[in-house]
Amino acid sequence: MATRRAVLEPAHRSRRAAPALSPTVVVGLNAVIVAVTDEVPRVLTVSRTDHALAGGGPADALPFGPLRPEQHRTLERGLRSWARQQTGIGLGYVEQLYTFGDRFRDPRAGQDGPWMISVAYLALVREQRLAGSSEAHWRDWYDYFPWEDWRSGAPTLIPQTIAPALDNWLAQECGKTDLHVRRERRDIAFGLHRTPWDTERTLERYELLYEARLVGEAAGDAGGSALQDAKDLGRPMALDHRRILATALGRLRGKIKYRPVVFELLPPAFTLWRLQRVVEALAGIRLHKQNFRRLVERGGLVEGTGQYDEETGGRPAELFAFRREVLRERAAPGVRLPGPQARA
Amino acid sequence: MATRRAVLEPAHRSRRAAPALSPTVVVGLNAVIVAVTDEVPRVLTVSRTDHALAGGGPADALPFGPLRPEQHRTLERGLRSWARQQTGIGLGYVEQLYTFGDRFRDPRAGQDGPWMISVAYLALVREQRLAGSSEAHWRDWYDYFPWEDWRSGAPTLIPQTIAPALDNWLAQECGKTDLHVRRERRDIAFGLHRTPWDTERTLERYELLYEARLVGEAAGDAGGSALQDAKDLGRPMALDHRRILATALGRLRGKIKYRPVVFELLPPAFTLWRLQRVVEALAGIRLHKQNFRRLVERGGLVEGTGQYDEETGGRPAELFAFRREVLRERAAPGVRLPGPQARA
DNA sequence: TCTGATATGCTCAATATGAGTATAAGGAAT
DNA sequence: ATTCCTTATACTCATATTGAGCATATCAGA
Repeated sequence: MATRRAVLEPAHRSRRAAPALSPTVVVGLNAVIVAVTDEVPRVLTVSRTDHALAGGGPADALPFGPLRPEQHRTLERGLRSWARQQTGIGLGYVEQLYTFGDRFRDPRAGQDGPWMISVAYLALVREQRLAGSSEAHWRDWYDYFPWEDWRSGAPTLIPQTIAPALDNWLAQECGKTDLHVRRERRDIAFGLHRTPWDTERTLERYELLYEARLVGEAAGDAGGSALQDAKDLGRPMALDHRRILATALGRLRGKIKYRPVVFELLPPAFTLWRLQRVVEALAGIRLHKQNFRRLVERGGLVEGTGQYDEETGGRPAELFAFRREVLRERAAPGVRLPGPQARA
Repeated sequence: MATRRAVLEPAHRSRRAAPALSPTVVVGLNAVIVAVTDEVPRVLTVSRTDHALAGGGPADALPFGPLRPEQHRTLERGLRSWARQQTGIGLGYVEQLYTFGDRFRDPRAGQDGPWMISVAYLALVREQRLAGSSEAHWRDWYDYFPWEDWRSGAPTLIPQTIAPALDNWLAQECGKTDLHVRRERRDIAFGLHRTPWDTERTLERYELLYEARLVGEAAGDAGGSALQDAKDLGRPMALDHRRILATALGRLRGKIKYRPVVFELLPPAFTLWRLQRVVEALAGIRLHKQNFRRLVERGGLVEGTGQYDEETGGRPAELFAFRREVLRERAAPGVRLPGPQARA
């Protein structure tokens, strides 16, 4: 389970007295809106000035909206409503992700500003043009987490940069009693020392890098980056949005294995190869093509439509569609990821 | 994904004007604290007067506490703090469950009271005496969800009461275009019409019963119970707490399959049979004994301690312990439930 | 020592998985 | 038309994993 940490000052007293049951708390909603085009998984971001971030310039942020209980009967409806207004996108599949409570406080509000809670949602859409505010962009998910993409083999970033930096960090912490625990945590998270790579541990990895101050967001906390060459890992985001994004990635990677959510990202008819590329893009690994086909076809997840895609360059590929009946037949229908393909 | 519904009056305007970003929202924390003794999974409840419930008497409720951001740096710390004060129990494993936002408003606050959001957590503990407030009780989980316990075969409640009542409900809704969708939803949820029983769909089942007004909590919504004999299904709880409980049960049932969380409910050393009984109690099904042993032993989840429990009545059983190294070796270590045992 | 428990070991068929090899059906170059 | 390149799809086979039993071990008590 996610271990949460305090990110700002410890004590924080003497505020306007609040009634016993209602401390001064502001609740907001964040959305991680995901689409996949071709080989790349994308997330929708907006620009936002973040005074906490080193440099203070505008940073990528997740779409954010206030909770308006007087207007929307449920959190999810509220989310759908402002998401449509802000981005012009109608959300399809939506699921609640996590509620983040120990947030960076909003710097605009100052140290005494209200405590911020945000309920984050994960939404899956088929990619579409962006209407509405032009502040919004689709960005490659792996810009933020370059170490998560294993589709062309293990990223050199891990042995070359991350592993030594984490070693360094551990060395500095020497003497602490929990050194052994941390070392194990590091190995498990990053698949070091003959531990297998677990695609779902995205949050653990990000939090570890944060603690070791290897990502830009951690700079404000205690001194600058811990990396020698001052080049932080991955593209930073505003506030704790990258943590939210890491949570979303891990959740999605887990979910495709036992619920047929991939199809939310695809058109109604698709080739098996396209389906596979989407799964690979999300999971960040390559799969064995023939076995993947066997898996989804014999698993009853898809059915042929009899139509063919002529654009493949070789033999035309049959177009398949999601087979809804599978929901009745199998308890946990999803793309149970077989082991990754050796190398690309 | 959970489909949330509005439970109270639709429109709700003209409140004291709130600043743009901070509507009047109260945030609370709920805890589902679970333990398993012998064959029964238990949840910690407190008594609470619920004016919304038919009869208006005291009802079971989940432990509840306010969010005190000025005191606790994270939501989870706040939770642990008041849980210890209220129940005398120190929580071990804690994980965030879900944030419920379209709640019954607190009846004491009246219709114009503040909007209520509650962040629910799941906590696993080894059973212990209750200190502190004597309002707290350990209750059998299946008192609230009798249809979820399949350990002695399919509950007769389902074919005898639930299925006909749901049929009834569907019949009344006839003409609606989504009749087919609802029928499918019912079949999938309750394993009707040769659909397999999915232990994890606890929330779907509860919500379906709620919509069909077969549980006590739904009575306030629109007329009385829909059951002829006026006997609602399962023991009711205050507000939407039973919905939270259903969420917790489903989550826990899912989680034991791929994370070694069962061990949080057991002492450090245990017999395999005891481990199996705990898993069965949570999953609500019986398992094949020899295969279960093979699963956990060869899966590297446990290791023998060399000590034996002489209290078994027959041949003494070896005491086993959780094997932490499995976290390194396998990506998703858990008790992957094999198919259920035919019948008890 | 026999019986009734329970624990633990072992077998075996059925199925699923990992990793290939083989064949089919297009387009483009010759 | 033939050859070659490309991608799709079909089939094979050794190796795990699973579902279901039967068999044996080790205790308590009659």
